[in-house]
Amino acid sequence: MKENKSIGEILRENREKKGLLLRHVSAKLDIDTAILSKIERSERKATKEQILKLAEILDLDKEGLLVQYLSEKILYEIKDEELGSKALKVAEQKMKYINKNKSGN
Amino acid sequence: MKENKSIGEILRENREKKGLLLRHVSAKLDIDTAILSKIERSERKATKEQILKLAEILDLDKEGLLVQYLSEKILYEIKDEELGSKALKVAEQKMKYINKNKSGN
DNA sequence: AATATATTTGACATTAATTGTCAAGTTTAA
DNA sequence: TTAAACTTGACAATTAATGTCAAATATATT
Repeated sequence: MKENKSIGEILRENREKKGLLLRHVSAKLDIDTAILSKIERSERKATKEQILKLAEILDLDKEGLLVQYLSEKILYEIKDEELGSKALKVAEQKMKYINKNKSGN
Repeated sequence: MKENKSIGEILRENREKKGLLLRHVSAKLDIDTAILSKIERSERKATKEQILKLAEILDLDKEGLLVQYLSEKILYEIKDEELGSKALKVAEQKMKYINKNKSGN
């Protein structure tokens, strides 16, 4: 079994599991089927709003799907970068620092 | 002492340490001083090319500066997101997975 | 205080990236 | 073999990023 699915794969699997056609889902999203097709094959990125709607339409956990979506957006930023891994680690450090110093003050 | 400097702060500090004016550095970058001023105050993002040039102009470590730059870009993507921290962790996991499965095959 | 120089600000122009449509092509399955 | 679902690629529209310019403000010097 595939342990690391792209958000596109998740969307397609769950759409098919529900027996929905591109046409059905894209109508609800108010976009052309072509885009949804591309999103499912990772040829295009969805917008945050589309992800949230898709979670509703396909009965998926919103938070979970959003985390997947954001993580792909992050990786997209560094996909061609030698130093991507280092940058990610530093980003996490900074994130910790930010969270530490932002409570009630 | 400040333990977590923004790239803008680093750039300004080092420019001033060298006794350079915005005008001097922005000329080398071939942009208006206004932009450099904004970059140094984190009001605008630099481009990757500008960062690399700045490292040369200010005698800073290229890799180090680039990592800082990329990490800020990453954080920028999730700055308004509740789930930012989770997304970062998931991105790191995916990154590991990618690196694992990309060696010589 | 007046002036000169450096920096900042904000309105706006240009360019580049993202998001979308459409129509024709391909695949899948009756 | 034809009908429906999906894919592809050229292009249009929209939005975001990057830049200029001129005026405003701050900082220094005389």
